[in-house]
Amino acid sequence: MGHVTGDGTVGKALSVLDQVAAFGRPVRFGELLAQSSYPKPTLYRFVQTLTNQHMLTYDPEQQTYALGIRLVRLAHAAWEQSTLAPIARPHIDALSAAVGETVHLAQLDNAQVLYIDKRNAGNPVQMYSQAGKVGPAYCTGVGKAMLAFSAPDVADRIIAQQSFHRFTPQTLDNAKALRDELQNIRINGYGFDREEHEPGIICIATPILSESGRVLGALSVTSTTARTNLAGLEGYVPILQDTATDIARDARNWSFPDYETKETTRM
Amino acid sequence: MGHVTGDGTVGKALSVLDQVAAFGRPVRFGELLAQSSYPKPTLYRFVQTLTNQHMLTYDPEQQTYALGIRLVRLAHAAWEQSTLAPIARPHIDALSAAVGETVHLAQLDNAQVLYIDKRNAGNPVQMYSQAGKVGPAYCTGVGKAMLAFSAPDVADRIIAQQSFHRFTPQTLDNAKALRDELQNIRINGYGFDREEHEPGIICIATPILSESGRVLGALSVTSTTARTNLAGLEGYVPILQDTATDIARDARNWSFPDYETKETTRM
DNA sequence: CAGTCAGTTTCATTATTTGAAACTTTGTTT
DNA sequence: AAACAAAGTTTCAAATAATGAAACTGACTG
Repeated sequence: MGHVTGDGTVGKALSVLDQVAAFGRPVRFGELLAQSSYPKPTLYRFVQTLTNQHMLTYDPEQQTYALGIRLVRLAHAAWEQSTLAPIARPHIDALSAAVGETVHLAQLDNAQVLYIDKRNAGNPVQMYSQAGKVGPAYCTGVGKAMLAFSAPDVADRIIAQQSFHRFTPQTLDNAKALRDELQNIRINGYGFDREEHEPGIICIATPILSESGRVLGALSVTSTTARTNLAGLEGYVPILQDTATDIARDARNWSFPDYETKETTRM
Repeated sequence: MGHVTGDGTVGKALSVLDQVAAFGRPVRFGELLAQSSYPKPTLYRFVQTLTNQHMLTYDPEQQTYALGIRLVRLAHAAWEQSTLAPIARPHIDALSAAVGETVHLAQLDNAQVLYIDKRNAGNPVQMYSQAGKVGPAYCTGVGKAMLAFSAPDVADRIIAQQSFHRFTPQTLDNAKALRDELQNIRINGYGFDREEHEPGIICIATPILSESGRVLGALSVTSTTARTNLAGLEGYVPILQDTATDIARDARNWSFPDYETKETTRM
């Protein structure tokens, strides 16, 4: 089920949030109960507590619970504090303008790809809609790019958690095929999505690596087979890699340079 | 401090998230401890648990904690499930295109205004950056519009919680002034922000009301004194109100019409 | 190398969570 | 309208988990 549901009461309560999120719509208490491993009063109290805490909202009319508005507020802070998004923003703007295609910025979350930002060249506005979305690691350009440059033990763990659902005939549907692909990506420094997730959708992706070689995230340019092909996308490699390098540099020169100065005041 | 920190362990742990969010940057354990009302080992275990749960992330290099990536994922679901944003999106697109100014969609969160979506007519992309942000209720157009049409007891409670900081000379800096203003807004059906929050920034706002008159949110068109004036903004009232009505209608025709059909399967 | 400080672990005490059962409320059927 | 059923809520003793004073570790400092 992904998370470590073993951190006492807090962990259990938080797992209810995932449960509600999984429904994708407001849910009744009974629906949660039917799926839950907790007894009725326990689940009931969790839901109450979370509602008090504005992590869930209750609609008295429909008698349903949905994820609460406090999450939106916290996530805004999370997005600014601990993702590459604020740093990457100007670079992605420039990249998107230069290539005239959809650009994605992603990070790894557990064993999944989490999209952090997006620029849609065609129709300008549309963003929150995508930021926050998750996707599979084994059949997206960004996912494979990040996996390829992850530490072997991390990569192994993540690969072991993939479901290898065959979305299209091109999907790499087993660990062996994926590992071979990752080897290629390591050699080239970039990877493709060859309609592996959705028919007609192709992309090229590069990892964003710190100076020490740690994977910070990944960047991709997406297009359709109607508009271009893999060779066409390959032309974007230089600008993609430059953008990735720029983002990594900014991420480094950040990390609070005046930290020492400020905190040395030793209360 | 806003939240009801009294829901046992879960409530206490969640309050740590707000604490981290308030810093607005990665924090060290000691910094949290200095501000915390919890003893060292207690806070330590909260932070550990939250990190295990991916509600916080730990940077071993800097030895800092920041809000975790799981929040971004959950918030995406929250935003789609329990805000007006997905319903309002097409209407806001149209409104923004029609008026050529910045449009905000907001809801009340506790006693604050929470911006749920934004369309920036000038520079097209920029959104997640704003969605999730909070602002004061007593000196924003959307805040006053929502307050004016809230139930008296709710409004009283919210007004009591306002800080009435005087951002500009125009800021309504006491409850009496605010109540008079709300009365006007109730009569007109819309309200202004007369540079009350930021000099040079003006806006016009209308509430989004359900058929039964409940406040669902608010909508505003923002501009600058350099480009227009209050009379100019007033010209947007019809389209603003039409948009608000349209959103309310869609919000109603939604609420899962096939709920009965689907759930009546009576396990 | 003693001293200080930030972070971590221990463990007996204490308070909270837990869940079976009983109860209330709401809506449905006869 | 009474009887019934389903969904949601409360109770309370037992079981468990949270608590925090104190002691410990390790890293940096002078």
